[in-house]
Amino acid sequence: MSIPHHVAAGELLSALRGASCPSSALHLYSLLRVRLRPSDPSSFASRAAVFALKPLSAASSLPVLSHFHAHLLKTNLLAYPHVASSLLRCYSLLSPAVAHHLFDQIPPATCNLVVINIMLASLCRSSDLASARAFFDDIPNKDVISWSIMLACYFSHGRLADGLAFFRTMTFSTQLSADYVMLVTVLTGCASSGVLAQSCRDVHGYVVRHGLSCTIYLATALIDCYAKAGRLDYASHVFAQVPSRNVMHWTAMICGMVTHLRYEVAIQLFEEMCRRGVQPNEMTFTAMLSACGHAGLVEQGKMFFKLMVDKYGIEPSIHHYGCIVDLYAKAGKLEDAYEVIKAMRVEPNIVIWTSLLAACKKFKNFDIAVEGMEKVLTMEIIEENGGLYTLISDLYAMGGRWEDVVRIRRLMEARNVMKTRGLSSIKLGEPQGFTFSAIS
DNA sequence: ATAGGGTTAG
Repeated sequence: MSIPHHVAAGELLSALRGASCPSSALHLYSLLRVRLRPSDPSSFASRAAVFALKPLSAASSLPVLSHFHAHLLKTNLLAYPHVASSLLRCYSLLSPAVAHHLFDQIPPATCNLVVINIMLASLCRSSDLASARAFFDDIPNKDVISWSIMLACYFSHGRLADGLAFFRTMTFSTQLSADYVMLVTVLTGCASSGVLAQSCRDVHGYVVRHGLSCTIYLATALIDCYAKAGRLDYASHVFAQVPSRNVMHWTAMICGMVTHLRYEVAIQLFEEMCRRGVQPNEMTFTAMLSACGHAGLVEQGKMFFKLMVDKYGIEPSIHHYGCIVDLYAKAGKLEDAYEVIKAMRVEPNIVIWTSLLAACKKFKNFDIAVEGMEKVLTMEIIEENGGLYTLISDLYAMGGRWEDVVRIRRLMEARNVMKTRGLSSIKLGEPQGFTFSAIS
């Protein structure tokens, strides 16, 4: 890439702001540095550094970041709070240990709440809940972002009820009130575990009462939450109210339909979405393939897969392969399923093998099962699923391979696996004490 | 006007 000399520094800065890959960002940054004049305001240089750091957080490597870090020290740009916090965030995503070490060296005078919240988020990602909570408790002037980070941490550890209690603590014992980002966190927490529609309605009501703008994130989370709570009518209502629907809204709505077995509606929504010029993404296609699998629509599923690859140029992920293998397997097309597995560009996971093996048992095909069975036995995840041993043992019995049946039995004993009996659970009422409306 | 938290699959 070459940039002509007449391009102004301001234009380079805008280009840098939109850069998403580390190498092009660093390239633009170095061009910009060369063009800087002593008369330029110093804030200009610090903004450039912040923009350059953004893409470094995702796909970059530690040596690249250290190199940039050294440059920031030499140029004294690290003295800018925005630059320092951006750098810390990059480190926290690449190496939590380095970020922690850096954090300890920050003098108290420069250590503002932004830096502390970055550190809290880093702990939430890399440490246990108790350590994160201890750090949170020591923060002097927590803001709504500190509380949001901690709340998300409870949810990511599967502690829904504790998270909701924590949320209520904020609303009752501080002056802070939830902003829309925090409400998105609340909604996703609710959606992740057997939520009742009332919780979504509480959040929804709060949004309306407080005149919070229903952002893309918030509308998506509401649609998803209502759908997961079994209220497709409310979900559709929110969906219909969104002024300009984007791919997230459509996908959330489609997934809701698929979850509730409304496969034809899901397909209709997909078609309408395309008609309106909204481009489906990889998750939209996962939903479509899953719909076809459950509805037994083999030809339509193949069509979606082809459409995804040929027209939209989406590289199939493990999820897509999982759906398409399951689609063939459930339809008894074991050869086709096996062929997909052989041709996959990603390593097949236990879910994919299991769906093939289950179909092999159902359709009594021992030969296609053999490779998958041995593959599965080498995978570690099997410890959690005793039923898989039984499936494999049944398949060997079906093939008359009694010595292998004995081998599997011994393996089960050696690995101390119990056959999982049928388990079912039912949620009664709301997760404890979630009375959102109390904070109106 | 450049820093921190958030969305859709299973």
